[in-house]
Amino acid sequence: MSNIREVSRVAGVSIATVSRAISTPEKVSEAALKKVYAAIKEVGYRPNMMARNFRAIRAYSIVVLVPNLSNLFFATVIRGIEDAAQQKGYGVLLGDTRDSSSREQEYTRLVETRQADGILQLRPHTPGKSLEPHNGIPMVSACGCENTPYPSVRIDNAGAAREIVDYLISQGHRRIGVLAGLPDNPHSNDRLRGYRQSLEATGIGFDPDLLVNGDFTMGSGLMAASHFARMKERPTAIFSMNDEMAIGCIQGLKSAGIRVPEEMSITGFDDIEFARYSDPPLTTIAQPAEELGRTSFNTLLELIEGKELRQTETVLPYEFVVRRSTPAPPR
Amino acid sequence: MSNIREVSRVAGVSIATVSRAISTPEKVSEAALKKVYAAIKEVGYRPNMMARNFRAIRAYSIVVLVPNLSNLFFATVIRGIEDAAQQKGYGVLLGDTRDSSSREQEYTRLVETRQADGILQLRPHTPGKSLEPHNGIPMVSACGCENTPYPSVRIDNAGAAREIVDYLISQGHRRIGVLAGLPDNPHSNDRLRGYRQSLEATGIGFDPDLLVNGDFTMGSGLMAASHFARMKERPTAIFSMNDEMAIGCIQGLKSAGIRVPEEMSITGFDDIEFARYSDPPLTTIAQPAEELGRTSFNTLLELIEGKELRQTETVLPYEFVVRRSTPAPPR
DNA sequence: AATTGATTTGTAACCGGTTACATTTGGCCT
DNA sequence: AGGCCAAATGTAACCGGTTACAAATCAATT
Repeated sequence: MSNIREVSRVAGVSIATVSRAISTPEKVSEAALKKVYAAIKEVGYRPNMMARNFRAIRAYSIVVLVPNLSNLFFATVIRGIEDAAQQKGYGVLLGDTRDSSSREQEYTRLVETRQADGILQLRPHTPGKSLEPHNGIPMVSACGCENTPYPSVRIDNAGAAREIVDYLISQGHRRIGVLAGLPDNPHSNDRLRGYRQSLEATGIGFDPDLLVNGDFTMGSGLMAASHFARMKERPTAIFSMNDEMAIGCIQGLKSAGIRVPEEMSITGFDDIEFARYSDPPLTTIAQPAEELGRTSFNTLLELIEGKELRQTETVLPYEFVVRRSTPAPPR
Repeated sequence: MSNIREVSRVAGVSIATVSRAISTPEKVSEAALKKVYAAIKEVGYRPNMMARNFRAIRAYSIVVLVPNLSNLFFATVIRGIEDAAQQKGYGVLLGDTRDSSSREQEYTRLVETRQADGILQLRPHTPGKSLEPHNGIPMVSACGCENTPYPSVRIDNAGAAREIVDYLISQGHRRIGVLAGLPDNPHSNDRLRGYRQSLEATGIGFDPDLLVNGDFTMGSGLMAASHFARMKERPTAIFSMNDEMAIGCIQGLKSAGIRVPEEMSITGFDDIEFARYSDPPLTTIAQPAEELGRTSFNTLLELIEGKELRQTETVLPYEFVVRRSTPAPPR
């Protein structure tokens, strides 16, 4: 394997000149540059980045902690992260934690041992349960929630939920079920707050019987459907806290003989691609997933480079998308 | 930041002893071990892996080239890769190429510059167009096709396609459309061969009018649907080469007023999670996605470690899953 | 007590770059 | 020609580990 010394030997200059020819060519004479470039070509030299990074005390890579890579929303956020990272010359190390905090711990070690410069956390922050940045490890929450104790990028989850429920009410719905995440999930809590705000503002009020907890998977949506289907006083609409659960729920409702959306409206959250292709296509909240990824990477980069953050919380705009899953209630 | 020299100073031993205490404790006396461990704790020492890897001339990470991370099948393969990699102490660097070969080239540089030890390629190999391993760069195809000129892990795509079409024929279908990938896509070609083999073996024969090319996205499935819907002599079943296109196609057919599956059977390929939740749920081929990922990582690791490969091509079993999208044709 | 071999420990070179500092080269002016 | 300053170049230290080799220590044996 060729190294800088071999290049210097072939070119007949010192290693310092070779190094400068590569990183600061303006400090090297024309003649030397020519010799160096020719030698690089001749020996097929490729600089050893491990050596360079080691010297620079910078790994030029970050870790992204994702609870589940098969979740399309997360996958899309990661695309954004990756896009921004590549532009800045950073690598993205994947940390699929499978919702295990011991795995999260494992990946944190990559930063402590200098294999990565910072962490992007895709799991929203749960006080007391989640990893917090320690020892000055740069860390940013990429699709965060309210009250995250470190820099985060997010949308206004409560506001989006309110907008959805407001819309359902404006369509004439009065009994609106909610398919939430697990009770300690922060996204779930933020969105639940929006749901309650909307109901309370219009005087309908919150009815705990209409709340079902899932876990953001299609399977849990399916289970929730049978609960809703069996209720004596069934809702006419369901606000699901993500698209996957909504899709699972639709299937469950249909197989219970309930027509969707005629007898039951349903909304999602995230606007994954499948939301457009479900039957019926979902009314949902389009999160700027790639943008969340890009912005959070850039925020992390500022942290890594030791800059002062202008703001510790960035709230990006979402979009409310109306499709065919939310007509007026029957009769 | 504490380093090994500081630990050695605090422990009152040499740096060599500290290094040995960490990597080969059996070569160090009890007394020294105790002193070293105490010192490590005292100064909060974490070894600098960049330095270690640099010395070892091993990055302990690999790059995975994925055409599109938002493709659920790929995402699942990557989960398998990541799982196996973590067990072996390797990091996984993400290379979302967005189907651009210049980006692929970019990521290959990571290996040439020693930031990674090898490449896992998720895009199947197209002769003349695809990256081939050069300069002895370790590379494995993780969900390969036939005739890949470097080690690959795959399923029997042609056989799986044959099995699907055989099943449709056994259900009584005679006109079976095929929703393929782009003409130069190797998966598409392998599966098309199976489709033709099945039709020819049963004497039905191949009818080019029944072939529509898509690009494995739901959008292209939607477009294909309008083509099938407008045909004067419409097929009674469609073999789609992945689940996404099938799901898009179903939506297109329905909105053209064709009942699915009563008037039109449809099958998918891959068995992504959504296949179970589409309406109707898809008959499809379950690829062992995570296993493809794990096996290909382990193969790559052997290559990296310079072992002789026992086999250059590994074919894993698939599973044929019958769901409700493929009843007998009408009448 | 001296000899021997095994075990433990320390010194220093090395991996491949970057860069501070010293030295050489070169152009320009008097 | 000599002096001066800027530009170009070279030498060597450094980043933080690992490890070959030499040296020191120790236990066992004569």
